[in-house]
Amino acid sequence: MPRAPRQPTIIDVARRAGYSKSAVSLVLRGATTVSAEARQRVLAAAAELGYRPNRLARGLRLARGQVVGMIVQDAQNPYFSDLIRRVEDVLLQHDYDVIICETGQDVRREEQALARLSGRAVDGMIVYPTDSRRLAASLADLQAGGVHCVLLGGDGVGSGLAFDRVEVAIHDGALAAMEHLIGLGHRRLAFVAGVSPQQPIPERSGAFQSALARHGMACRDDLIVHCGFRLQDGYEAGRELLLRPNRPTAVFAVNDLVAIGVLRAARELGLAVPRDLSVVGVDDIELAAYLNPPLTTVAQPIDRIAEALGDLVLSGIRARRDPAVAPPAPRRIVLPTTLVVRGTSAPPDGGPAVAD
Amino acid sequence: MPRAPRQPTIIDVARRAGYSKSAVSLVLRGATTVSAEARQRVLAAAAELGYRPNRLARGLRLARGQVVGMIVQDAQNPYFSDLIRRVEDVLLQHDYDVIICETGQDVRREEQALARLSGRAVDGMIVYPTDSRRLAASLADLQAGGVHCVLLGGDGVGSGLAFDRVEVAIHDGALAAMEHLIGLGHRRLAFVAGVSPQQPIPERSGAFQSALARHGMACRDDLIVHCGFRLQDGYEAGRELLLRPNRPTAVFAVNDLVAIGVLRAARELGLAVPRDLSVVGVDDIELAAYLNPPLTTVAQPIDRIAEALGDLVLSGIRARRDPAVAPPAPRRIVLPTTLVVRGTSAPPDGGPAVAD
DNA sequence: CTGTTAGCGCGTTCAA
DNA sequence: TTGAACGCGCTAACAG
Repeated sequence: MPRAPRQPTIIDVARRAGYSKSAVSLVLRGATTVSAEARQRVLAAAAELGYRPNRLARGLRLARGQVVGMIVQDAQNPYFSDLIRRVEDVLLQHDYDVIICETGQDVRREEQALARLSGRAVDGMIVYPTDSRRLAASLADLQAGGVHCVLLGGDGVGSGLAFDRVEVAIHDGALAAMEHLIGLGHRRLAFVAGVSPQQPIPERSGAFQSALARHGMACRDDLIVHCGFRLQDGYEAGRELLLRPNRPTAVFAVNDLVAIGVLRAARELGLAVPRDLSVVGVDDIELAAYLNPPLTTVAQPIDRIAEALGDLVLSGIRARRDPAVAPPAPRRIVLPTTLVVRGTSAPPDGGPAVAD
Repeated sequence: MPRAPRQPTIIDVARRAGYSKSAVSLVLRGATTVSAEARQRVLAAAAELGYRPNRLARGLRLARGQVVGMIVQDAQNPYFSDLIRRVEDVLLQHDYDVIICETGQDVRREEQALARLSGRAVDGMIVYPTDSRRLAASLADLQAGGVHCVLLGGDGVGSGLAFDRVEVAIHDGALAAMEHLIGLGHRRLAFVAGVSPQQPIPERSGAFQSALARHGMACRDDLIVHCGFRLQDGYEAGRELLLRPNRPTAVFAVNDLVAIGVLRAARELGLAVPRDLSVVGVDDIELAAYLNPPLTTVAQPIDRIAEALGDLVLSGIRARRDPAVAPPAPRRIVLPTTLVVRGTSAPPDGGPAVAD
């Protein structure tokens, strides 16, 4: 029966190298106050033993676990899973692990996730909040405790709060999408929105409404159908919407998954896209270009978002470590969206196209 | 300038409750050797202070971090992201966090991930290995060190190795898919496979080949196109395949993403599906039913897989904690697949359908 | 039976 | 270059 071979510790390395464990620690942390000889022998000993630092011990001492928490609403949405992967890439290069917390749109689960992660002494936190204002107090506590928090969201996310943030200019993109549809000649447009009137997606619904207003169209309440953010939600909302007597000729969906759900509903009801119905989504997940027909959508620059998030978190963590002078003012990075016109948008029902 | 409010520790709770920190620890761990009164007061104090145990300290002492590592090849594949989410659900209920490591199909990155996670003192590990035999030694070390490892894969994954495992009967499903296509009358079939001949997906390529053989068809090398596992890969492989002079009438794809890539290639080349080309995938990601036409595919029971993985890991961790008598023999759970016939498979080119 | 004291796990850091 | 203290929670041994 083989004895469980305990991981070698700093003490094993010290013994083997013939130095104290302090010396080993200094060498491994790259201190310049050690002799070349000591460095050599310690490094050699560590390599021979296959030494790996115990991150729990290190984290306990430093009160930081080399972990970044990431809180998102739906890790299955390809937009988020793509984003997560890219953020992980960045952080992994700096030796941070990432723990993902999925929350649905449930503020309680967000709070729980924060609490849970704080028990792990996370160094930083990236949050896509359902309602940043409601989460503000908990986040502020966390940040006061030395956890650097970064918010991600649409226009104005966390405005007025003292956190770094990455804002995506969804409003612009949504507006462009609506202008695109209206420019094609659509006059009966609907918005398939997330969740409920109580949890608005203001960038998107606001753009929908102001686009209608700008063109002198009324935004009746029934033109906004609330549902979740997932395929099934879009499907159900789409059925409801398209079975109405005076169904819309164009649908702006809160994200690509919902758009795909609407497309399925249309297909099953015998509506041809884009002839009988135009659909525009938001996100530009990789899959959008693979659909039949390929999806017109408002693209988010996922790679740049991930990069920005990584930079903000890392530099924030670094700043906390060296409290140079003052705590730096919260930074704000705004990233643009672009409308990608593909195959799900066209003039309504053979009507004349208007120059776009 | 608000002082960073240190997290309350067990000592703070002890002081407030008027007991020693040992007493607090005992109460919080549910020991029965404490008076009801002590329990009351400790619990009350903990609640008032908002005490949360420091998992680093706990982990350091117990040499276990309350973390499970999960190693997958492509966390963006909806199959995996769905699986990950469900596994996380199960483990979170038992207070384990999950750290995901994505490895592409790179064995080196798998090794690195194992090393990295072992530095976090993971309790358990779930691995979808590229090549279980090549990873066997590292995994065995880890397991000897007290980390319970569970393998996930197609038929025969990790056979001969001393790990718990969840096998999905992909071979059966793939065979059913091939019989389905052949039964429809297809005689020119191709397999769009993952990666390279050096890293086979034996359950799938084996099924492809034996189905052909059973029906007296030769499996020429050029009927197997190797590519990755992603949308883009399927798209490129599809273009290559469908531009051949004697293109196949049916394609069996290694997974749904690749199938979707092939579908796009077909569409762009002016081929109608399923009239000109039948396509079958593997996984049955949620999106499959939403495609136009909806995708025929070999469904994996993701919920049951996740449940099985969770059970195996948790019970393995528990067993390690109470080394009752013997280390339990590795367990093996085999889960079935089902062919889901949807809209991307039909008789070739108006040819007669054969009873299926 | 109830509660406390003391020491440990491992890496970091400061005084010597 | 090193010894010793420290971070926080767990637990064996022990006292009341």
